Amino acid sequence: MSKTDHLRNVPIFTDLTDSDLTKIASKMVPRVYKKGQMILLEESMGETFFIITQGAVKVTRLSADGREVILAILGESDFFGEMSLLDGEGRSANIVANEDAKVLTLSRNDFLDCLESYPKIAIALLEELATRLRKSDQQIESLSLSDSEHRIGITLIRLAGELGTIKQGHVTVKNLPYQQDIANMAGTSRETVSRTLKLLEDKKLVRRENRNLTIYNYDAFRQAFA
Amino acid sequence: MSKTDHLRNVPIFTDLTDSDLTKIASKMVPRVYKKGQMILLEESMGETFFIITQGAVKVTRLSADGREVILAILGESDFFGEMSLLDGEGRSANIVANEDAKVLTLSRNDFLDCLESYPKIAIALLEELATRLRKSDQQIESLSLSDSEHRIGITLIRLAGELGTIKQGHVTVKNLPYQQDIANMAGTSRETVSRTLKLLEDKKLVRRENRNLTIYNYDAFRQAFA
DNA sequence: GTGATTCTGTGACATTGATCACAGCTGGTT
DNA sequence: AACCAGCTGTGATCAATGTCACAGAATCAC
Repeated sequence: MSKTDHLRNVPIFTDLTDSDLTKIASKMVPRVYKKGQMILLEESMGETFFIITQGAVKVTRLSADGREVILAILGESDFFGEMSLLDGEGRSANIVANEDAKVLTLSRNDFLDCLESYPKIAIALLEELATRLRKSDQQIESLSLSDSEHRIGITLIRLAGELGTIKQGHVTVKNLPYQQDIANMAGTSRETVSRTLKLLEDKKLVRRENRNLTIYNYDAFRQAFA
Repeated sequence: MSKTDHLRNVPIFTDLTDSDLTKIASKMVPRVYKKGQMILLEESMGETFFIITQGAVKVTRLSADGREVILAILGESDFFGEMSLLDGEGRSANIVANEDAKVLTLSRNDFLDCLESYPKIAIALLEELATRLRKSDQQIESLSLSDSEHRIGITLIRLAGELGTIKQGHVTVKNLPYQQDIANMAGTSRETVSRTLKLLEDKKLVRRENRNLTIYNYDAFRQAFA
């Protein structure tokens, strides 16, 4: 697939003409990362905008004592790096390749030029940030109000939305992240995730097989936890 | 103060010329709200953009069983309502006047026109959303990792940033919100806030007098909790 | 295939902080 | 001034869940 083809799938570029896309694509530089490799380090200054063309990355924050919070897992056609380009602050999160990943990068200047030249990109980006803010707000609510079972349920919904495939009402997440990662997304401990997954299985809400998890009735599941 | 004067103080409008400001101001309609009055209801469709010219509002989410999470307290020159204008989803939060408040409102269409006509507004708005997203991420981290003392400390820092005045290294927040509101911001209970405030006072980190709270050494306090 | 590493399940225990209950304040109203 | 509503302080209790410890399973590397 060509660079231009990849860009077409990215929500913030969908409104552009082919020739504009090609122009932007020509400025983008591809890079590849191995699983586990650090892509962006917290605190460093942001100078680059990234679009994922293959694989997945996790967005994390680390506390002083080394514990990790996973803010999001991003996959194909998602983008990152825009935050510190926009407000000029240092980065607020680390990005690590969660599997082998390929990305396209755009320099700070080219990115800001894009925004100036194509107001539609700016507006599409506003939409995207609004959506992310909305998700963050939900996350804050659930961390504030819910018990661990609900938080883990909500985390499974997030994962299903990002990584799952729907088939006649039930969703399967292939290659479920490790329990430790789920714990770091849900703001709980690894052991609690282990016990809760078993509980959800006992309640016949989900099934596990190897590294895959199936939510039997996705709508009902969301109803129950969101 | 005229409408135009108010707009000049709003970050997203600072780059505009006086004549542009006046043009926008002419489309804005003022409204007033009494303390405690609901300004926007969750779930309703967003059709209006608001700028606060006087007073303060709180942005909340309510759980099914009636518990409240306070996502932010906004004051003069802050704005709200943009989220569902941008992504077309229903609102995700309630807005309540926290004190008597005056606002200027802009209709959905006029707001979107602004974005199209003045790319600078769109870019400034992107900055603002990036900043808010950053704060949300910090909030998620602190809810995930910190104990209640730290979460309350961080909440006090937020309040100091939004409502406080600095004087030779110590910050005073006049008219500290009620403990219940602090609890709803920090994701803890009212009683825990009461005990923790006393604890912080015993540690000589803060002082309380009437409804005011002083953080003795703001930098050290942030160091300790952020 | 064998060993090493990493992930997962599970019991026991300790701790945090939510909840309940109620008394004491404070500030606004008549 | 007296009252009332709503805020705050504080003890007692208890459930949820984090932490520790370790065994068993899965996966990886050679």
